[in-house]
Amino acid sequence: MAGRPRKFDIDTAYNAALQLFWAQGYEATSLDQLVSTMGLSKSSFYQTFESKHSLFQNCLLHYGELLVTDATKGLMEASSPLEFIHNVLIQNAKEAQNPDAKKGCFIMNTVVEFAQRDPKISKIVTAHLTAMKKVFTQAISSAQAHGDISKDASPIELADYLITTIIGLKTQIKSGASGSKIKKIANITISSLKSIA
Amino acid sequence: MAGRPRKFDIDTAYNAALQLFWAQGYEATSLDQLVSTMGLSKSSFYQTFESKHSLFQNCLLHYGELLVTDATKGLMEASSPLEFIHNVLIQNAKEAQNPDAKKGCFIMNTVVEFAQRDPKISKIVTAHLTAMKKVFTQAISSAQAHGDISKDASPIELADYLITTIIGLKTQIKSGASGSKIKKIANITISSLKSIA
DNA sequence: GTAATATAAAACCGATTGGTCCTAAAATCA
DNA sequence: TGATTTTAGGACCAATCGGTTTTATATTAC
Repeated sequence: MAGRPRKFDIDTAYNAALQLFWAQGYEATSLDQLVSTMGLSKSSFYQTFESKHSLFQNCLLHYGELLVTDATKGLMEASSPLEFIHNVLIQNAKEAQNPDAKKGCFIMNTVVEFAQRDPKISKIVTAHLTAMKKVFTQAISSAQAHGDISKDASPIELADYLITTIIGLKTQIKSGASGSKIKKIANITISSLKSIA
Repeated sequence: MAGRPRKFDIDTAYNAALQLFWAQGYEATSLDQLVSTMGLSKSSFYQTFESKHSLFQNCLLHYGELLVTDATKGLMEASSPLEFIHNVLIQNAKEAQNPDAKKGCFIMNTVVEFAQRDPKISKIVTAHLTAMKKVFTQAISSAQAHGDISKDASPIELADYLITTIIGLKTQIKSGASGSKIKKIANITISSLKSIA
């Protein structure tokens, strides 16, 4: 089990790849660009990460898990379930102001690029969408119990609605929408949840 | 001005290219696939359409113009401005049921693939987004004058909100969401517009 | 019929793609 | 130190990319 230790940090390399794929997509990111940004050689790349496609899958997996973990934690730590939803929406306004963060949602970017073309990727995407919907459904149910949202509306349907607007927001950010514009849309969404029948 | 007449129909070829680009994006659509689907030879392709990139631009341009024209006509012909908004939203539910129509929004697909990488394409995209926003702002203003939406809310902000949810809906459709799910989200969006402060 | 013109098919092009392999250097363990 | 192991660099690969050119055929106007 001896041998020369690797010169690059594997987690750092993973993260660099994720950022690239996230910003540019799969096809538009070349192997040369990957290895140069990740700071390793082509041979080390293939020895460590198997292939471009496999690396992409793992990045997507890791991103999605992080997303769900963060959301779950955010829901637990927020002062109220509605406050959590508010935080998630307003967070987008901050993203819109940071040029490095205007990459949209990696999951949905991947949907646009790969939908119905790559079963493996589709499976990962669907799993993450389902997991995120669970968190938001929980958040809305709690907000209803907390008295912030009408109990007459279906939590599942409201979660779908909420996720839809978040997807729209992320895409708007990627298209260059300003932070103030995103903030206004986010606020409208919040008040719509509060005033729903 | 004599010469052998072309064997393919130029509009049909254009439309076939649009459908391909719309469904698969730019990079994922190869020249071989294009010429085979469009029903012409490579040499005819370059003689008629100049280049892949130029064809893509023209497809995007044509799609965007059609979008704006249809929306403008839809607004004029609807029994009320709110009815028009309702129609646009519900139309998505029908798209979700037709496998050939689950391609998302060509404009926003292009944003995801090309954002900040191709100035020419970005310019086209921005122009179409602006034009569509104009139509929806007009629709909301009219709906306010018509008494269907509160006059307290800004038409421009509501238009941004509405466009955001439509973008989200189209992406959800591309990700495989069912027609009934889309319909429910559309209905929530409508009632949110009606009950906004 | 002939000249002119515009077509379509296919050979061809350099560049780039993702991926493999060979070689040498570097680090560990004994 | 020497044997072993695993790295990194770069030559190398076939396939595909978008695009050009050549050649031959079909059609028109005269």
